[in-house]
Amino acid sequence: MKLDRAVVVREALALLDQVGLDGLSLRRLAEELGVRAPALYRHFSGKEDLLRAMADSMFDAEMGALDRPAPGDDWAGWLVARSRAIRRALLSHRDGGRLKEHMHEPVGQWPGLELLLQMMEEAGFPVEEAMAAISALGHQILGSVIAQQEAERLTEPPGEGVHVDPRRFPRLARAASLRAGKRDHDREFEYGLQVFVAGLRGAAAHGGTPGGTSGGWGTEAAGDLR
Amino acid sequence: MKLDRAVVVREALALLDQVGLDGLSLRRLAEELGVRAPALYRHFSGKEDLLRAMADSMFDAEMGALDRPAPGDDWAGWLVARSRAIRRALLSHRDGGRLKEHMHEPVGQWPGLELLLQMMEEAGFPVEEAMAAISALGHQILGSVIAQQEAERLTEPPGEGVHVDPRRFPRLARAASLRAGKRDHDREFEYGLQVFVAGLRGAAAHGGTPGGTSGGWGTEAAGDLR
DNA sequence: TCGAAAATGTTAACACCGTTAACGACCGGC
DNA sequence: GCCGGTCGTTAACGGTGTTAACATTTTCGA
Repeated sequence: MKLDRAVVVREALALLDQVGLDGLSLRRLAEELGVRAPALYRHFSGKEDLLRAMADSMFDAEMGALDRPAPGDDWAGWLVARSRAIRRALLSHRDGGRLKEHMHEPVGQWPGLELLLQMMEEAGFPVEEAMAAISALGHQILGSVIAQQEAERLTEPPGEGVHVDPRRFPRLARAASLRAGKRDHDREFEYGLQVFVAGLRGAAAHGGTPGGTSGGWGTEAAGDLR
Repeated sequence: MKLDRAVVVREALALLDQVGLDGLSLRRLAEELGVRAPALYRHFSGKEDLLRAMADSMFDAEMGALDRPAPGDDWAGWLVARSRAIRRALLSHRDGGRLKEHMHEPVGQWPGLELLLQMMEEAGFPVEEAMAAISALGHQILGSVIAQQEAERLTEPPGEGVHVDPRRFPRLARAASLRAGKRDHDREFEYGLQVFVAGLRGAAAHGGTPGGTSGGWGTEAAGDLR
């Protein structure tokens, strides 16, 4: 049974989908490969190395051909497309959000990132603010995926959800009842994504700084990076 | 040596700051308390119970008196204040972001949440969209803290950072060099926060839906929750 | 072709982990 | 006084990542 970094990673991701990140042990993975645990150390320096390879593989698989915008896309359209792809990548495996914390710097995405920065710069963003915006959107994606997969981990343990007294918290109760049936994470994420790029579009008109003075955009002037 | 749920949690949070979440073991914590590990099971049903209590404590400490907006604040101002407080709570302890994943439903925050939903509803948001916006902002906070604390965990391991060829990626190199010296996570977060609430303010004018038609807000109409 | 060397698996063991069971010391109330 | 509950103890179980020493297979050049 000849092993190989690639086949180990593939089997590890398959096992991850079955048992989750906490259930993924080297002995269990070795068994799945018809091998003993120390054999894995011939191909990986340790578990951390394996997890990093898994995260890289998961990411590359979904982000492969996204190094340039689709024809006709402006910076915002491309930003949205990239965001959806990143989220898809993180959702492509169980506990993918937590797995990402072990990932390398996404070097393979640099050409695309550079081009995106250029487009945003031409749209009026200082580089620092464009980078901050991209980071913030990435954080929104990561947090959303982590929360979603954490919710999936707890598939109604005792009594199908917490009760909210609709007398005291009518709006909260309504929102909770909506997500009780079947919470649509896709829709929620899409809404947050659109809100963010809408804010970004507004900022583009003011040299990258949100909260400008025209158009009822609010009053306080904080938030720009200098 | 009389133990107590509160003193255990307090000592556990102190130990967390020293050794990190991965280094926090029941045996180590017991030693710090001058006690053996199984003694902890008199006060907690298991490690998960302890982590939950730690997360709750960390959160309550910083979010205590934030159940109503400051006088004169509108929904957006209060949303910003709450967001900053949540972020402060997660940053108040090492690995606080990862610790939050073990937290209970923050029941103590319900009155404040209900009131916030009411204010946003009066500002023109359907309840579902207000809830989605609050969630998205929460995700942005969580993701940002996790990324920041993950970066703090890797305090320049080998050679003080990855090199970016400024020939091929001039903008990326500039952005990377800026964060090489001392990345200002506070500033970056604040920028993302302002972008999001700016988008939200714009959405309020269109019944909660971003991407409206007036004011150069962009063209595609997706993103509303119905 | 054949033997040395590299590659790749094995078993045994170490230190640590969360958790449980059985036991003992303390301590307030009838 | 004793008696039951509270709270800590020791010993142990099965699990983890990891290392060392050994065995086996594969590769490849003299």
